[in-house]
Amino acid sequence: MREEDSNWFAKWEEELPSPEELMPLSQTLITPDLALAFDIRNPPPNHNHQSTPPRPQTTAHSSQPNSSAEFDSVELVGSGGGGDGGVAGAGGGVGSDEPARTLKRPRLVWTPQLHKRFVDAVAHLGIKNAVPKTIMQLMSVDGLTRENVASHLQKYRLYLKRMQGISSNGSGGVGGSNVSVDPTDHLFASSPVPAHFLHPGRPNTDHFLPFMPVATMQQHHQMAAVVGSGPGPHHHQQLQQQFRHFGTSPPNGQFEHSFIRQSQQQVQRMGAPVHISNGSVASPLYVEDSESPRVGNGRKVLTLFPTGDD
DNA sequence: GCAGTAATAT
DNA sequence: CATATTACTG
Repeated sequence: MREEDSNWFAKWEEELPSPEELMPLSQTLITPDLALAFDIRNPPPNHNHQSTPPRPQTTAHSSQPNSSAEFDSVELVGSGGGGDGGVAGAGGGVGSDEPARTLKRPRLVWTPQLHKRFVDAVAHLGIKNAVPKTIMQLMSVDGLTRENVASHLQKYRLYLKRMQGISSNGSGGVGGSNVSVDPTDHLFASSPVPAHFLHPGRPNTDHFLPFMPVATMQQHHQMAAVVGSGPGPHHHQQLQQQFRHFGTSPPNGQFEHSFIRQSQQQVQRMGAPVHISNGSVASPLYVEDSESPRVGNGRKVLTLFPTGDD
């Protein structure tokens, strides 16, 4: 009888989760081979010319506090259509690359995993604090820019609004005899919606949610894959990776280990009680979109998310 | 400057 | 088609 459970999110709303305090969003390390394959190229002994800033981060003045070690790296494949897989053979051979000044960031591919992190961040931030910048910081996905999140957030909000209109319809409308499931929901449909995201000032109409276990998330390494567009056969692949040291001495010398979140069973219940009245297929599971984001037009998409666990 | 949205571009 | 980008507004 603790209303706290019900209002746990209320606390979030009132309390501002300091980015510094944010717990290390779980993310395991990338397998060494993977990391090596991608780009853990030891920088050449040559002096790094400052003329070519390795991190043209859009949000430059984003002083990232020592927020744990984050290895989340968005994999940005150069816009060359990724002639090769990029995964293979990198081994440092590609090392010598001079980032052109006019390098644009390739498209970011929102994988279900990445999106899940996004949703989790939003859920934990609360609707009020769920602003692009905060979300981006909470996600701590390296390479993610505010624009990325903003753009996605825009779409996500539209999706939520659409969802609120229909509550008896699960996203996994695989039955076929379903009314309007926008094909654009595919991405969003693969991630469990925390069950709120509705209007905060709205009285609970019919919310039956046993519990919201979405308190902690455990995920493996996150990588956002970016695909290049264009029939360009071979192009430089730009792999951007950034890792932070977590063992750096804290500014105050005061560093305490946060509570290590245990791998709590993530029993996620579908927010929408899929009520199948007909004898149709009632599979409340999320659509397993194992299909790679294929694009029909000679566009190569590299979707590498070995994170099978969701 | 940042956030929200719609329209548009790639 | 999924994102990115832009223009406009608050």
